[in-house]
Amino acid sequence: MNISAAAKASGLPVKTVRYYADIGLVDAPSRSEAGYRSYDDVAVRKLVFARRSRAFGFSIEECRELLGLYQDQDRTSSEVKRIASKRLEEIEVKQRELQSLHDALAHLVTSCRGDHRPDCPIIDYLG
Amino acid sequence: MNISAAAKASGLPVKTVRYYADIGLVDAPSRSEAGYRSYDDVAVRKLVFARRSRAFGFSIEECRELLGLYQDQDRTSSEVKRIASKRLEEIEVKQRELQSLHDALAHLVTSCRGDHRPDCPIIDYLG
DNA sequence: CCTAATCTCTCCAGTAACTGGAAGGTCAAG
DNA sequence: CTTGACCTTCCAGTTACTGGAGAGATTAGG
Repeated sequence: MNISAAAKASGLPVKTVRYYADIGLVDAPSRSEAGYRSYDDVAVRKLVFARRSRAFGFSIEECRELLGLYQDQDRTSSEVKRIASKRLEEIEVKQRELQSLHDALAHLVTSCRGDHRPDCPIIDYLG
Repeated sequence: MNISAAAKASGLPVKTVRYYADIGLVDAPSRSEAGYRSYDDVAVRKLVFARRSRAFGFSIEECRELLGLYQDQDRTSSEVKRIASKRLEEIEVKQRELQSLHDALAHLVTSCRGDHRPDCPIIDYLG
């Protein structure tokens, strides 16, 4: 499988597939005689794993850790759960931050008339 | 006012104060004979404005736009409201994304036993 | 007045995770 | 044989700073 097929199969952009091998997130693929990267199903499965993990907001380093656990037959589920729980907490923190941001901005937006006149509570608040 | 006093007064790190002038977000301050940057209250107020706008998640470019409106006596409140509403929508999109992410990950985390055994629904899902 | 500590300056590099583009080699179809 | 799609490497840019080096300025204490 050439890189574009692997990209399609994994759901990642070609550039990203190359990048993930460059930084060692996944193994460097073997090469054809002409130097083309060659992917097999196992490699694609790891790319899919990386994509899904990233979609959950895990950082590259966390993906690296998760991929390590993915490939480790002896890992315990508690190791995985620890990482996922940490990420879940981060999400919850972010949600609270976003909520208060939302409320404050929504308040300003609704209190601004948004007409042709210059007086504006949004600007007043920021300044 | 030297830069550290302006930083303290505005609530921004010294590095950031310098940075904001470097990129032209705020005016370049005048200099002392020795080349030290010198800030007045007006400059500090703009720095505060920038800090608050950033805290609302406005990008530097949006801050630039907002600061322009802040300094423009003739702007209408509708111009400001348009930018703020756009940002508010972005926040709401992000909130929804985060919510579904949260729900999916929370589901996985609760369904994972987190014990010493290797079978783990989180890994199963990602792989 | 000297010295040590604290500020300040500029410039360079690094962060996270890609993304875009240039210059050039390869492959399959017609 | 040529065209077009694909592949390669390498370099640069993105966002919004942040850290640090090396050097000059200022201030407080003795």
